[in-house]
Amino acid sequence: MRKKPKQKRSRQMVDALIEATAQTIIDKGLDAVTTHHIADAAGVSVGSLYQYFDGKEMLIEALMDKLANDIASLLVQLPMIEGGSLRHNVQSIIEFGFSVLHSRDGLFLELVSNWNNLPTDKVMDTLQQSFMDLSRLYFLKNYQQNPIEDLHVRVFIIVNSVLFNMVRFIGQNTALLTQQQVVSGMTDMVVGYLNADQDPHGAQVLTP
Amino acid sequence: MRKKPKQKRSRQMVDALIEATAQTIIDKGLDAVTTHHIADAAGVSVGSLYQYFDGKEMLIEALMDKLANDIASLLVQLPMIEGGSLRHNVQSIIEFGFSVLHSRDGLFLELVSNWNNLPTDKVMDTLQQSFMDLSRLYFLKNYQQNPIEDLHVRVFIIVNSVLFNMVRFIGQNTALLTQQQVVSGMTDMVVGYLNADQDPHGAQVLTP
Amino acid sequence: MRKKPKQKRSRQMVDALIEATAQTIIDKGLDAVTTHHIADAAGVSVGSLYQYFDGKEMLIEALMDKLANDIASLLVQLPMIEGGSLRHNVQSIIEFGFSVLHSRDGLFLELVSNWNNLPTDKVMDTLQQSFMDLSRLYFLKNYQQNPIEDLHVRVFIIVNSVLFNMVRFIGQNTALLTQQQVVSGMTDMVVGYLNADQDPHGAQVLTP
Amino acid sequence: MRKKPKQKRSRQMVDALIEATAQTIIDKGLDAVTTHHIADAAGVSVGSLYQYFDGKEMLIEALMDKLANDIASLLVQLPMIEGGSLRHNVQSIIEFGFSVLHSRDGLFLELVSNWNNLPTDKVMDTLQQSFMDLSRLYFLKNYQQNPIEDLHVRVFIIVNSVLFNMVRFIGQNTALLTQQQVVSGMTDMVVGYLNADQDPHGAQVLTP
DNA sequence: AATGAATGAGGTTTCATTCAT
DNA sequence: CATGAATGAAACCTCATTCAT
Repeated sequence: MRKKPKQKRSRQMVDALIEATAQTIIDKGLDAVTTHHIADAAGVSVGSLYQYFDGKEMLIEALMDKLANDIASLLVQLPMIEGGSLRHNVQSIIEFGFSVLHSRDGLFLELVSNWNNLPTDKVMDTLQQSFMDLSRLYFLKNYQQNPIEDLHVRVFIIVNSVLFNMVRFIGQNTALLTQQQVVSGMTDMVVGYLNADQDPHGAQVLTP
Repeated sequence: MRKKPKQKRSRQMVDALIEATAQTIIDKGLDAVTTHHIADAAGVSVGSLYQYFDGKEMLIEALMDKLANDIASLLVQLPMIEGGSLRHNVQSIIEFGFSVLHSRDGLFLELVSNWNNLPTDKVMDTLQQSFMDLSRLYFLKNYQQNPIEDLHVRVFIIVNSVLFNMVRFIGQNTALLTQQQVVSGMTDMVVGYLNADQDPHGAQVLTP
Repeated sequence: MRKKPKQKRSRQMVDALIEATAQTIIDKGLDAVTTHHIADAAGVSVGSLYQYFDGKEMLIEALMDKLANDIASLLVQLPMIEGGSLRHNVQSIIEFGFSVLHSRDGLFLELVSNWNNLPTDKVMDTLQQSFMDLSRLYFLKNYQQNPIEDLHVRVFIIVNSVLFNMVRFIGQNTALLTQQQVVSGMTDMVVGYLNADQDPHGAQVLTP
Repeated sequence: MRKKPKQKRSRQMVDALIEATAQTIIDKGLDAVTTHHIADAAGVSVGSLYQYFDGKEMLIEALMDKLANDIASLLVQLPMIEGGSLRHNVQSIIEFGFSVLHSRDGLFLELVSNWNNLPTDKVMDTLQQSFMDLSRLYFLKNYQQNPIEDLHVRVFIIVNSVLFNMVRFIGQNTALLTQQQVVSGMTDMVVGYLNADQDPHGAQVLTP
């Protein structure tokens, strides 16, 4: 960001531009956003855009920052049922995830779908971090046992798995799968994995 | 494809163009691919490119087709250890997956990373189909029992999970995770899920 | 034309190419003809096309030549009613003109519409010449009087007038005018003009 | 037009572009006009061109609009001699027509020659409309009689006839005809036609 | 003779970014 | 500060023509 908005008007403009970026992404898709579209949507001139942001990239980055914060706040408020089973809680979170991806007219969906072309991994990182905290808390509360050592690995894997499956499912237009099936399947997988013994090579009753 | 290559020279050209597309994707990334780059890399003129392909999209599609076939052939040859444990086989496949993603100077990595911008889902679809076949075969051989009903859901979820985790891991340059950890974690998760009772809430009694 | 077709096969090819040119003009419009279209339509290769013609221009020129001849032969056969009134004969010719413009799926219409971009004026010239002959003959037969001196001027003016009006009328899609009205109007005009005193400044009963 | 010019500078630019279009048509002919030529001629970049016009077509259309207006204003100022004979006035108009076609280095000539490839019929329509008004006025003033019913047909025919004859004559480089002859001939024809009884077969009694 | 593969100049259009007003 | 006019590199695609086979 070129200039720190110190005045009220400036902060409004910065916000308007970020919001306009979001709207433009929703309307035209990430690939089709142009600085002109954003400026138009924000009701300002391109010149002003460049006075506050170094370019398109920076704007998207700013948007991602904001969204990351939004998500983080949402996640900490996630109604985790105290006495609920792990399965129940996991399923709630996954369903929450779907609702987030559908929210804002698909803004998150579009962003996650294009995660690779985004200037930062902020959203992903935030998600991961939030879930990490969430999980740590959960296990601490409910198991009061020695913390799972490789929790960060599990969270990494779970977050990525759930996220990509949701995106792939939504993006897919075949009727071969229902959301109910996907939610249920992922819940099974995640719960199983979270419950799995830490020692990956320990007692394996599961081998054929 | 616009024209069917009737002469030997033209078949070579078609191949050269597809190969050049691959190389350009490797060199510059999918987004930076242009018809000129491809033509240059193939050592031919743009005009020639357009004699055989309707444009960039079609070239990428052709490349994907070819790669999908390549992968399919590789997968059927996957050394599935007959007497090996499910865990062992799953781990082998995941490791094989990593090696594929690293092969061809990251071509597959780049393509899977950008799956969303690709003209076809052929590679993903092929992967899913191949794994579906593979899994069906495996369970048939090793369990000779009633087939898993929701196998297609599980395969969908597993393929997506494993794929995206690999891509994310490779694309990530933090040293917080080792490939060994990710492989191991995913193996745990996948094996657990494959063994999970079909009735999502029942007990795990699937072992032979 | 590059080569004079001495062999039967060659003459067939030349004919096929000219005919293909006509068909392509009909199908795509004069502006959209390409050598490839023509060669395709003729069922030969571009290479062959260039063996017999110096390029697109020459092909169109050849087509025009052929059409000019066709028209000329048609015109000399025009059923001029011996005892018919001038008005009747003129109207017949105009109606004949309309039918020609509509013939061959609008080939003539397309050509006359684009007369300005054509390599030769052959068709126009032929038309003019044919009508000149026709008129001369008519006046000789029916009036046996001193020939109209400025006949070539009148024919020039009449041919152009009638031709362009027909083209404009056909190209127009408003329902403001009927073909019957245009034919009738042009007949009036032409007959009046042909009958007009030769001395343009002579007895003018017509002034207001 | 894409953008409405809000600043003074941009209005100048729009004008410069339209003027450059005219100049390019004069210099290279309608077919050879390219966006780059126009931009070069206007002394601006292609980008600027596209900020105000959707492309070549729109520019030509804008030019035609402007010319149509110019012509319309010229025509209403046409010095119609009050007491003059119809013949005299017709001849004046035709001569005026020739001078217009020769004006602006042949711009009109080029445009009318290519009427078929132009994006709009505006010029032709304007011409027709203007002459329609002119004629109606003339007959009203001078004959104060029942208006000629099929006036629109006559005007259509006359405008087309005169226009095309002028274009053809100018485009022709044979010395077989003099402009004087063509003017005179067309005048005869037009006057005769305008005076012709409405009943196409009756006697000519229209004179006052 | 016939083929059709190969060429590449030339046309259209877009868009991130700058800078005079 | 804010504006939006101006830029021009860079992408896409076509088609007349040549030439090796």
